[in-house]
Amino acid sequence: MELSRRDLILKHIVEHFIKTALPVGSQTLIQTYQLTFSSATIRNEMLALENAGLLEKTHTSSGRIPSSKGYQYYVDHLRNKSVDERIKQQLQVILSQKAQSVTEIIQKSSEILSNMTKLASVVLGPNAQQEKLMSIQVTPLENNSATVVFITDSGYVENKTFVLPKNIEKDALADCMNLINKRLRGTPVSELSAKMEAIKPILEDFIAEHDVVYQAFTQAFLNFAGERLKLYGKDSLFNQPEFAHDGDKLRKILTLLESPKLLNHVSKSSGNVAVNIGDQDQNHDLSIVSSKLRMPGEKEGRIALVGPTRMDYDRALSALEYVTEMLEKYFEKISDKTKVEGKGK
Amino acid sequence: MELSRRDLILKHIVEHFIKTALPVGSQTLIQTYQLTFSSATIRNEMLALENAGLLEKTHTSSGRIPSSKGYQYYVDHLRNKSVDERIKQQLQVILSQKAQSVTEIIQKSSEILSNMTKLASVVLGPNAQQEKLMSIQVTPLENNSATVVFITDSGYVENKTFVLPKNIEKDALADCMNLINKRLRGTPVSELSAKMEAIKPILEDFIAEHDVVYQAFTQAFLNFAGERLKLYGKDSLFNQPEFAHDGDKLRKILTLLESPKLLNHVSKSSGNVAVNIGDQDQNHDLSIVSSKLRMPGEKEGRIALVGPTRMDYDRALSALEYVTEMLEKYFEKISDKTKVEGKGK
DNA sequence: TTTAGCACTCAATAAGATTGAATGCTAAGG
DNA sequence: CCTTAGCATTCAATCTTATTGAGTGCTAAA
Repeated sequence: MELSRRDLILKHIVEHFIKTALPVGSQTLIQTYQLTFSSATIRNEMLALENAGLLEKTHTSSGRIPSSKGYQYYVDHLRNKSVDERIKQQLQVILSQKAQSVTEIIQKSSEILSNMTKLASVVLGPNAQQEKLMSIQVTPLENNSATVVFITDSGYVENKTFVLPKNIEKDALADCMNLINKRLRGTPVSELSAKMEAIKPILEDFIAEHDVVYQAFTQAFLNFAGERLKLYGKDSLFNQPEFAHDGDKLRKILTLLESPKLLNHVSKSSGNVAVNIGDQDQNHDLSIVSSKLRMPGEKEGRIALVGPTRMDYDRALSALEYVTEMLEKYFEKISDKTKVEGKGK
Repeated sequence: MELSRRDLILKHIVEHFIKTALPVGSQTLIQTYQLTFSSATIRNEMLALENAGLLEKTHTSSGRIPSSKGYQYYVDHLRNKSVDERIKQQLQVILSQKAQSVTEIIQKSSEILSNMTKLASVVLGPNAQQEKLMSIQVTPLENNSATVVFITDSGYVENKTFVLPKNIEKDALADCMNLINKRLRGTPVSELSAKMEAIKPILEDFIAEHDVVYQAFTQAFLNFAGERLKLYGKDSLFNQPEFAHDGDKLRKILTLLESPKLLNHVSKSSGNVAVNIGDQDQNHDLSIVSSKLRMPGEKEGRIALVGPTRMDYDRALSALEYVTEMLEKYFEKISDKTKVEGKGK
């Protein structure tokens, strides 16, 4: 489909601004894109686009820059949807490797995304709260301490090392662990703390200093609650000219990236692919592009790319869409295998 | 002991520059510290100090700033050695908590250090290579995958989830794990890969697609090799005026902080307490203050504080010395307990 | 509807002028 | 011999002003 002249101009402006970070004027447009109509015509169109709220000026006599609405329009109607070949290749390499977990695959993909787009990449894992505890194992160590290892049904591992109470009996500890194992195995992560609380009085029968054991466990459970948010390529943002020379802004953004707020922004976005342009609280110059990712076991996560409002949406979106699509296909294949094998047994 | 006038002036200059980050002039000194001698006298002393290589000028008619040598002299002879009460309190709180591992205690202490000094704090754990493997446990998961958990004698946990080969037999896997367990338990981490290589041909007897298992293990072993370097309060550096407004420098430094080079700098320093002032490769404006830390089990680590050359050495060193001293005392207490109990049995 | 032409705006850059905190040096005084 | 008042000098930082050039909007003609 042919673009209308107005859309064409908007497209050029958005793409040029994305490249240069400088306001775009009518002259520049003609020269760089060899347009056939005159600068005055472009100015007229620009005025129209500005009235429609798609463009903005930084000052009276400056060139135009896209507004949030303008970016949105570009994303929805104008972008090219071209996937970088290198991403295809690199993803292929990752997916062909053996002996890796779902988590690892997702994280590696996320790194590729970050590298190729020069944006920060965020992986929001499925909520650990709904996973069930599969295994609790205690290993005594030297120096009178011990390590407990917890594994959930999806293979998420949490561990906690603690110094044993002074006069603990080996047998008592073993009995104690047996009890805990019986009671907690199969419990959803979200209910662990409550169950542990219930067991507490029974513990007292086994161990004099039961408190240490109780605390070691509850503290470990707390870690499950921590968001499963992984961040990659944070440093890419340094190279963005809008942040590089503004230490204050950079700091703000890095802080945001590490704060739970980011989680809200990523997780609240609905739909398969969501684009949040410059409406992050406080941060008008930050955009988040995120995509849902269906994982094996009916789990659901999100992958997101975070960068300046002036990010290459085409590149970012295309890459993100491609990667999530390929991952989902790959996961389906894995699940199929499992099923087939299950029938065969 | 009374300081000589020259030393006094140097001390004032260093401390004033640390506070303000501005070159210090003779007038300023008199006013802020109500010195009794005249500005000309100070200028004379300054000249002497400059000739001795302890002070520098940024340009012909500027005030003086300390040179690396000047800082070093300050650190060695002039600093106050005053420990912030808040650090004492906070450390007390940490040490009185129960059910925590040595690692956790060190990490929490490191966070306190970072918070209180506004510097980045680095913990270099003891070399994992010398630890012995204590336990290998395989837990089958849903979705046809499994998790292996490795625990070393110091309670360091590494884990790896992988998708199982298609037609694997449960029994075969169990036998296989038994074998591996027998062969690898007690092995120093550094020799794991070699031993695994040796076992490889035997694996083939058990499992058709032995490669997946082999790879999963060797990949997990690779993680042991990763430096046990923990970084805290990286963001503190943003607040340092010398970095805040220089995006380029900031980026360089953050990169350095995450790179293995940092490890070299921290680990190569000898002696109990080491101060490396501004001699980091490429980074003349970065200093590292580090201290050895004797841990239980004759292990040895280091804690370091990283910041601009113009850091508050008194604060940093005093805090670091205090914390490591207290930690070592605490660890000794723990070890004593263990010994006493051991005899009692 | 398009566009040439023109007056106007304004950020960015460059060039000069001013300021002020600092220095070094000299000479006088303790 | 050490200290210090006084003075000429230096130079980054700041402010001031001029210049430039890419941009706009508007009008009138094609």
